[in-house]
Amino acid sequence: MSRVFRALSDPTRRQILKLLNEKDMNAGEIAAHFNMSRPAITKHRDILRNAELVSSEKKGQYVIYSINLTVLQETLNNFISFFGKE
Amino acid sequence: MSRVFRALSDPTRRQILKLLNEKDMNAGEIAAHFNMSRPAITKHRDILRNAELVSSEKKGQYVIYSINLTVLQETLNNFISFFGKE
DNA sequence: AATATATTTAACTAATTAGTTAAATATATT
DNA sequence: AATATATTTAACTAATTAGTTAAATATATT
Repeated sequence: MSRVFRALSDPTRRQILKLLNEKDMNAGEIAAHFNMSRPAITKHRDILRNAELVSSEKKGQYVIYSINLTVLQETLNNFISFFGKE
Repeated sequence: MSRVFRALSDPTRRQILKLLNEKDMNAGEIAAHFNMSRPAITKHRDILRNAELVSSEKKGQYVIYSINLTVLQETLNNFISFFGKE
């Protein structure tokens, strides 16, 4: 749970999730949306992958990333059920 | 939003919220639940207060802390509405 | 086989975090 | 007024983060 919230605490990472929520993308497509270097984006993606919020699949030269909405949903549900009907 | 998720990314801080969800507490009562030094707890509380997840009121010698469920709810709602009906 | 393209890894830096102990501040009690 | 109690602030340390550029790796194309 800490890792998920940690991953969500950065605007770049939330934006990556937003992009992947629209469609799967390869690393280059994701990076094209930001002003940061590719390695920086790689690291952000690693943090998201570590939190299991995204998954990746190698396709030839490319690596395609997808959002994992299930983990997001479960984490938020678990957290929220701490607090009454909140 | 970053500050809220950042605040939620630490188990000690989530535990503090859980405690405050049951009842308001002063600094000492909160600290008594942890193995950490009081100043460490003070800092965690500051991070929660900075994210506006808790508020404080001085009462004589004591400082009483309360959870701010509204901010929590609004942040999660805003975030979730990024993603379809998720 | 050589070269080009896509991506990640390595090495580094500056800033932030999460904890510690000791000192300071504010109120309450004697 | 002196002392005790509650809490925070200060100064410090070790670990982590968020970025950089340069090098390495893997696949595709000529």
